[in-house]
Amino acid sequence: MNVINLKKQPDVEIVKLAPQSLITQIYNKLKKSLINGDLKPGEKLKIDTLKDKYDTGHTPIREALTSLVKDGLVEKIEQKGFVASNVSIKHFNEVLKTRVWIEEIAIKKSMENKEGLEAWEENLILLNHRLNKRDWTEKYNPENPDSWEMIHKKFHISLISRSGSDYLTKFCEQLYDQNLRFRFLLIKNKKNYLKRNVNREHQDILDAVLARDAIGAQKNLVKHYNITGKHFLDK
Amino acid sequence: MNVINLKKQPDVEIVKLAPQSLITQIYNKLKKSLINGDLKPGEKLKIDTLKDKYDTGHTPIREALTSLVKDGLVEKIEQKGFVASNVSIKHFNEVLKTRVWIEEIAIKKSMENKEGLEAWEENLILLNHRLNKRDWTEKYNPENPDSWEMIHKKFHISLISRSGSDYLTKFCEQLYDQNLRFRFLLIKNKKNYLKRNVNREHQDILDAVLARDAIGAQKNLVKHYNITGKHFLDK
DNA sequence: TTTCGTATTAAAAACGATTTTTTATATATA
DNA sequence: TATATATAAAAAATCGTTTTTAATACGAAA
Repeated sequence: MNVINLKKQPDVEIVKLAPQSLITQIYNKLKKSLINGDLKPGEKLKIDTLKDKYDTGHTPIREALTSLVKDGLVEKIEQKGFVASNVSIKHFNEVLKTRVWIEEIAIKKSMENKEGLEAWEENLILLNHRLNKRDWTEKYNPENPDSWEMIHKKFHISLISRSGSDYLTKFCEQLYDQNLRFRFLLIKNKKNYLKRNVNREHQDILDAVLARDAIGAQKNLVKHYNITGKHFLDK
Repeated sequence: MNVINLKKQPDVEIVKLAPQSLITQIYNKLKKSLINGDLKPGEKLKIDTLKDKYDTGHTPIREALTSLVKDGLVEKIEQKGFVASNVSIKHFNEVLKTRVWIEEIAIKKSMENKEGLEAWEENLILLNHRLNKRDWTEKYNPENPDSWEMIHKKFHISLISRSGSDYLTKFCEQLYDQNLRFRFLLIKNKKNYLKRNVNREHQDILDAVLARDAIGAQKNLVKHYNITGKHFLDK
């Protein structure tokens, strides 16, 4: 009997949203601005300026910047302050090859992991479906978990998240964000880029996953990443 | 003619040592204490207590802790403060397998990278020689770059640092430190552990590297890591 | 004209006392 | 027993100030 359980359900589901510290809020805002280019690569990030801009004290600013340094989005120069990390094709290529090396392993291990395999597959089907339904050219807005970019991230992180190593997953997430930034800042020929058939690419990865074909999944995932890479070459 | 250059050389080489901010100093001190166990896993890291202990304000303490969170040595619980990360065999195994996956690639790529290959090999020979000459049971002291533990770290990081991805190298470094902490905190039967022939293990890795045998180098590196792993099993 | 030292300025780094907010606890009430 | 409520403790953050460091400008000497 689940009468008791039903009784306990409140009329409106009260989601106790985790209280976010100012630090976290500002971390997220700065991260967004760094990724979408509102804060330009190489730009000086003065504590005082940011303090005024976000209307806080120096504590949250300094701490958010410190976190972002470890994410590789900000550089700290001892006694000289913080600067938005520079971007270059060279850096992009480094991220690209690192992702290929690591995610090849991670997707393989994720598929070999039998625990909750079916639920994982089903979730990937759902995420892919949602991606197909959305416009992938929409504006980047990390606050909206239902946006294309956020579902895209979920899809890719989910693909590699069952390796059995949370360290690896976190590292992939960092590289994902780096790559996203490069995508926004370095791709000049947007028109050409948008001709790309991303839905097909995702479908190919998913199909191989569902066929339990690890080699195929690796191949299609790498192909997906390399297609992005090609768009960094042309002006 | 290099007379001019010679003239410019001062009698005593003045090494302009990078002025370290208090943040960096305290970061290093806290890191050391977390790795060697002076700060126990699970221990509450109160800002006020640490402030008094290190005789500073809250700024350097909070920032150092924020960095250590990203290193995985400290956990931050929103609105509840900082705690020294917990350790467990499970965590160790996660780090172990992650290192194996990643360093297998990294050492292979390092060996394939022809640029400065010979200088790299020579440096590894030197580092290995120094390791042989030192007592590997000596106390952990990261302030001394000439100590066994520090040379050991240099040897291992050097082995994998030529992959062409600084992101990868940094990740390996983080995992190295995690592993070091586990080694200090989780290995109970030290007597048994010390019977291990580390010098032989390093020599085997080095020999394969010098023979330009990538497969052998991978095999011996993994073997080295797995031997450490075995010592986490017995009480 | 170049080089070097010095003064000035600006910003980073850090302090410390204080306020606000949140969590943990202890106590009392239904 | 469960649920409020009051209290205490600590985290989070503010803000004005001080110390330290780096960047710049300027002028004197080689």
